[in-house]
Amino acid sequence: MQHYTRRFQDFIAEKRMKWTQQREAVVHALWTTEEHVTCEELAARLAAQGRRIGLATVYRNLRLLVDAGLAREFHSGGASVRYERYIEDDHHDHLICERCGNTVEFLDEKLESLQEELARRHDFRLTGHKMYLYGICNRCRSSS
Amino acid sequence: MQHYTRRFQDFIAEKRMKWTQQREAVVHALWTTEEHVTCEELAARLAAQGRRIGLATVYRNLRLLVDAGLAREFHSGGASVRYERYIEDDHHDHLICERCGNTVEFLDEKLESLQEELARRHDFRLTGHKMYLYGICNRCRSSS
DNA sequence: ATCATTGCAAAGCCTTTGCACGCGC
DNA sequence: GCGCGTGCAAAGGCTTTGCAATGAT
Repeated sequence: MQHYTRRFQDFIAEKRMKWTQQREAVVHALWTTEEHVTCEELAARLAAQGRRIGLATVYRNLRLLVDAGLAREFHSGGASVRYERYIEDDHHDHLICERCGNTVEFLDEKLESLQEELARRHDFRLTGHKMYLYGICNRCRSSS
Repeated sequence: MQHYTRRFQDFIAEKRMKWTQQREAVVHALWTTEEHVTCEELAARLAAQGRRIGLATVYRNLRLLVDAGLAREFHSGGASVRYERYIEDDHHDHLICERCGNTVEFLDEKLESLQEELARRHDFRLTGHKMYLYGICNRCRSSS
């Protein structure tokens, strides 16, 4: 069994929900797709494979996949939301206070996806990145 | 006259469009608002000031303001798009090819706004940032 | 057997569009 | 006066929801 199927099953089990053929089909369809797809496109792809699944079900399960950390959403300004399979990693970026030097590490999936979009726009295949945000933290602002 | 009004007027004139009371009201309302607003919120704000302006007109003019470089859009996942006044600057980020060292400088308003959002989330007042994306450029990919 | 999930269709929301009227040029 | 811009209402498109039937445990 594919690792993504297993992870989705675990997530479903943990939430005391039920594992269905549709859920298996949706996670498989998303994870065997390279591009960012809309719900409708994914449903069409499934239909083409003979897996006719209601659009509402696709919507519902893509949302679940996002919750499970197996998909990510893009609201890029187009008409509909797009989804992509997502592999979590432990990468993080930095937010540094210029006054006290305190550093916050954070991970933001919107940032990650935007970076990928930017690289794609310039025809680069992304291999890594570094980002540092500089500012004044809350505590330093109130004590001045 | 406020600089934003002037810039919007210039933009409108350049496009050979017409300057209207509504356009003036919308640019003023957006530029005297700190938060990110939806079209509906902005229309409500205008109505509260006695400037009753059709929702469609607000939509149309906010889009114009984005084109004019005086506003920016946020598709942050919520129900509706939010707008914020925007001051362009010449800041840019970097995309670097790990193989040939070629560097592309770019500026992306979605990235800028996301960075602001991240800083806000951690209660920082943003003063600056550095971002470097690393990847393999198109030319290096095809010549290997 | 029980209760979550599905599928369909209907409803909901945000946004855009069509069109008559009015205003800027 | 001409034509663009506005306002209203209607249409449009994506997403969610209600509900009866189905399927999983």
